[in-house]
Amino acid sequence: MKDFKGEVAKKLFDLNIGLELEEIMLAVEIPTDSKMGDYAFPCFKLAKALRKAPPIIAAELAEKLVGDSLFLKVENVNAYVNFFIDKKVLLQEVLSETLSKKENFGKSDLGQGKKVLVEFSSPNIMKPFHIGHIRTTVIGNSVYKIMAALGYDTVRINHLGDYGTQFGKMIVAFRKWGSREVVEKSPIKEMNTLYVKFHEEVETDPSLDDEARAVFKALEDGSPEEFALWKWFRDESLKEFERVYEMLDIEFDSYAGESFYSDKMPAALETMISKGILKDSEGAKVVDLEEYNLGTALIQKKDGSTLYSTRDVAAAIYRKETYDFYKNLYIVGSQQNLHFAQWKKIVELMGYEWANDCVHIPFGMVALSEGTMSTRKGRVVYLEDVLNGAVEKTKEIILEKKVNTEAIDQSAKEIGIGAVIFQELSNNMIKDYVFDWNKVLNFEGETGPYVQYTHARACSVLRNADMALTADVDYSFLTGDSAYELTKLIYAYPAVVIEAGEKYEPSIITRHIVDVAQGFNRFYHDEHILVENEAEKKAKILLVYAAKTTIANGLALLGIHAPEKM
RNA sequence: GUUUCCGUAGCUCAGCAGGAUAGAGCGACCGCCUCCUAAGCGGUAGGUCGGAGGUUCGACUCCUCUCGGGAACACCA
Repeated sequence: MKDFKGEVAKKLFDLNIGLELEEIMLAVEIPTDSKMGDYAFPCFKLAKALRKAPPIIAAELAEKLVGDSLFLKVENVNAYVNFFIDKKVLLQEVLSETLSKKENFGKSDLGQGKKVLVEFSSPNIMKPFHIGHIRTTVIGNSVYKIMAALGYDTVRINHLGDYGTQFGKMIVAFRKWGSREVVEKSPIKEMNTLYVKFHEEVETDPSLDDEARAVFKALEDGSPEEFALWKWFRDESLKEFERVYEMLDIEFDSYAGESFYSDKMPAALETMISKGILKDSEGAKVVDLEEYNLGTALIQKKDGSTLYSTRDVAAAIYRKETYDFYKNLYIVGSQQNLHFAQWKKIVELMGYEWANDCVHIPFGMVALSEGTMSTRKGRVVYLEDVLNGAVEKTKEIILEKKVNTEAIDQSAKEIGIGAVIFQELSNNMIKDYVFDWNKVLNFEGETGPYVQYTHARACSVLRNADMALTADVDYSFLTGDSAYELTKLIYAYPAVVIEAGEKYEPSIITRHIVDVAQGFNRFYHDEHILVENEAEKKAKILLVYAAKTTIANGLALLGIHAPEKM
């Protein structure tokens, strides 16, 4: 597809205005008001060198470019040169491209031959999946899809929280108060109950904590009884998580969690020692990072057992050796900013120059209106309940509207769960937010169902058109405002995917497909599509197809289905 | 206390590596289904972009300070 901005920049560059092509590229912008043109070039920066007032420069440049075949019109307004691309050229470029690329429209091969690891979801396997876990899970899945669309080789890693002192606690609690039957019946619920019980009991009996630490040490040292129990807890929990992942349609390539790295830590510790960064402190081993303003990182406890920082270091090394990654991404909450900063610095101090290819992608917290979520205090909203709630609500709406009721279960699932995912991926991920049922169950406006509805609407038009698609149409039928604006939004889509990939920010795509949906609905409202005139109809359904395809492709990158009917 | 993130309309948020009169959605009010799906479309009301300085031809955007809120800060993950 033609790079119109690039072409504009090149034309300006050829006029020898004293700026490098790159500088011009950065300066060329899209006017706030489309009545000002498709692209604009502000001339303020040229004033000094040319010793002329910016508006005069703009006028002169505009005059030189008038008549160029790429443009319908070039004019100056104050200090700006405004470019109006020949609408038919742009329409043809964009619409023929979408028709030939189809589901590949927006994909590229930027990342060809490069491997990107995406670590996400990574639940603690004894704790229920609550609404707080949805972020890493859904964002991670989308980041993975975006990277894959950009041509990178991807590996999805679920770094399960399946190790640590907590398992010592779990084993102690299970031996004291638990039973196999209850755990098997409802694993996570029971484990959580036992875990909570442990914390209650430890209030009156602090020795339980020491006991738990000792048990974890035994586990880490390879004691068979502890290992068997631990393995069993892990297997039972995983079964439950699989259920949620299936609802969300999410898969992983690796479930190598913390435990996987237990035997890889001694080597990492050795390297730290040989680099002289590991120090003794109060009986424990630490890396002093004060000079980098990162405090002190605890690497090994005084009883010799390890912490998750240690495991993360060992994991990074293992991943570099195994995958030789180009980027190693961690979709983990912003609460862990310090931990990741320390960890990265340690990897760097260990002499690994690839430390900079490890990127922590933080996101904000989810809270409830009553306060931060706390499983122990019963202040928690389970993810499964949210998903089921959204599906139920969708069913009610479908029954109320009496549309497409034959496939109600499938539709309700796609729309309800899509609504939850979409909501999650709507905002900049760094922002904290408060979970609100009303918001999740609102299906109007900038929501997943709105975008899906628009897609279904477009599909319906195409069905009713009953006409083969071709790019060989008379584009002059599509020069109306709403048709042209919609086309420009479609044109921007591939660049939006690239930007989302560079910034690891799925919401950029979410926002854009909302814009495309709005653009389509406006066009749908302003113009009658299935008109008598065959030539006009042929052109219009091509645009409908392009909009539909863009929306579907965008939704796919978010991990959301695009129903053909709803 | 230190570090860090956030602070834009009543509410939830966009705002492209500073640029032309700050944009959506929800909520409120008013319109639009004899016409391709009204989960839709249009209109009205609503903002000194937390505050103060600074850099710049130009600042919501960059810098400094400040106020408010969240988070992290050694034997948990």
